Amino acid sequence: MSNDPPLARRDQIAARLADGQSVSSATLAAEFGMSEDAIRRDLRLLAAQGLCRRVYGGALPLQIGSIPFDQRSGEDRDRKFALARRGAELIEPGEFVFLDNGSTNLLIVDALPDEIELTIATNSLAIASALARRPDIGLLMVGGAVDPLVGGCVDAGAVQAVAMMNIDRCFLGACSVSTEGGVSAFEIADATFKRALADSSQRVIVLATNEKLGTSAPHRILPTDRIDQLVIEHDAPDGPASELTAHGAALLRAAPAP
Amino acid sequence: MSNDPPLARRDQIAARLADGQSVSSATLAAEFGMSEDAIRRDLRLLAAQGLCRRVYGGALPLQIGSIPFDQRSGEDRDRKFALARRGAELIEPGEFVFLDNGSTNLLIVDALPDEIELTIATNSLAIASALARRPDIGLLMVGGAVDPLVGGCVDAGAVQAVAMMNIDRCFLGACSVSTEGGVSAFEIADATFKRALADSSQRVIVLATNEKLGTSAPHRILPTDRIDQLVIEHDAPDGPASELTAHGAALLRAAPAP
DNA sequence: TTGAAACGTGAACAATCGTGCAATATGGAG
DNA sequence: CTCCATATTGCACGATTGTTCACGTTTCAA
Repeated sequence: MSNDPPLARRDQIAARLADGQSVSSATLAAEFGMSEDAIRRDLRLLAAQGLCRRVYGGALPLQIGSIPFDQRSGEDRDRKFALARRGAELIEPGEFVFLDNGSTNLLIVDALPDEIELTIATNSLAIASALARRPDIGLLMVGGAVDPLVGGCVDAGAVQAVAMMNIDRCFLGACSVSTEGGVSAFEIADATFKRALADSSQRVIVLATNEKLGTSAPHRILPTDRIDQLVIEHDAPDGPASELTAHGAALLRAAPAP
Repeated sequence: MSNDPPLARRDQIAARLADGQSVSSATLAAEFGMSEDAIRRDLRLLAAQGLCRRVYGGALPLQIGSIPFDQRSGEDRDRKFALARRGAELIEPGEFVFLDNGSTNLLIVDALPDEIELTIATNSLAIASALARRPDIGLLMVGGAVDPLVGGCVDAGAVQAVAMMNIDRCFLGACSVSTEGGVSAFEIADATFKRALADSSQRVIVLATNEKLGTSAPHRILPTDRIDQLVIEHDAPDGPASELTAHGAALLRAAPAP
């Protein structure tokens, strides 16, 4: 029982910090049965390693540099996270899931429940990086030339790679969704990739924020009736929504952000 | 109990570690009826095999969740950065460079001068993420199943992908470097990949910190004379260093950290 | 402004570490 | 069977690291 080496403490503190929790010297001292001096020295050491920020009374996790893309936008993030959570609920244990490029899809990673036992493939560097710390999830990276605008691989090699996959459920990153334009993207290579991805997938899910709804981008990927589940925000405008329903799309409203 | 051969004890300890438990030297010594010295030796051995992480008072299981890259940002970082800077100086504009997995190689990204106009390929998610922000560098991601211990792709697909590349200069991530053991790695898949990588490369560079020098890991990648440039720390011990030179390795000492 | 709590530093002390050495198995070759 | 190489162990030593305590300083809040 007392199998913990004395310095496991330091790692436990680091783990909490990495998890986003803030810690106080007094609490930790009581918890580990050490003097506050020892704890303070630990915190100072961790701070020196850049793992936390030292404050009066304890330490705060510091997470500024670790977010690669536009995840830091506050309000946007909450709205997108609501979509991501609704999308994550659709996933069933044991499935082979593909997460396409996109900031909303990136948030699905955070929305996945613990220990879900999945295999996930992606062509997005940000998504793969976020998934790499999940031991319960098998991760498959689709390689190729990295498109700097997209932040992932969408070249011919990537298309070929997804063509060989039997995907249960793919989350297609859409730039725009409308009845006339279907699901569309800004870049042609990106669109080509997404088309191949949808062709390899049993079920296609699209998470669409309000500003994507009812707009068109240059390159068409799919007609809307090829979407198996289109997840929209709780306050999505009724106009485009009912129009999409009329064209055979299965709409799903996300719960409002808490 | 005390009838067990030493190997059985090591296996038992390794099993606990693999199960996620942390162990303390004192407890284990009492439990097996051995002196702490013997236990410490076991732990040191297991740590050298990459099965656990040694801490003051015992050992911790090395978890997949604890990303090795973020955490190595302390004093280690400065020493590794000195190596990385020396390595980056070897790169010439216009080259096709491969950065293999490894925390030291990750720091090469930070050490690259601005607007250098390179094409870089990598199989490491961390390195690719770091490179994605550099508009002056063309980025090629080698895909495949992501090995959670390695943090990158080293499967058959990745081997096949590098076999098709004509690489000018590759930075091989080494777990150990010694005259008898050559360049070696902890995992067999990782070693196989690195071997294929070296075969596709004109020049092979290895950055070796002091603790890697003179040690051996289970899976051999290359003899040391296949290394074109072996970069070591400014204060690398002379024993292993001169021995390596005698075996045909081209040594290069990094400048001390400022 | 003032008091209490938290802080950093340095010294004393305890635990742990690594290494060299000698003693004791174990196992194969002659 | 003997001999030798190898592996493993316990012990002693100096070196390193962690812990606590004491003391003076800084920070926070009233």
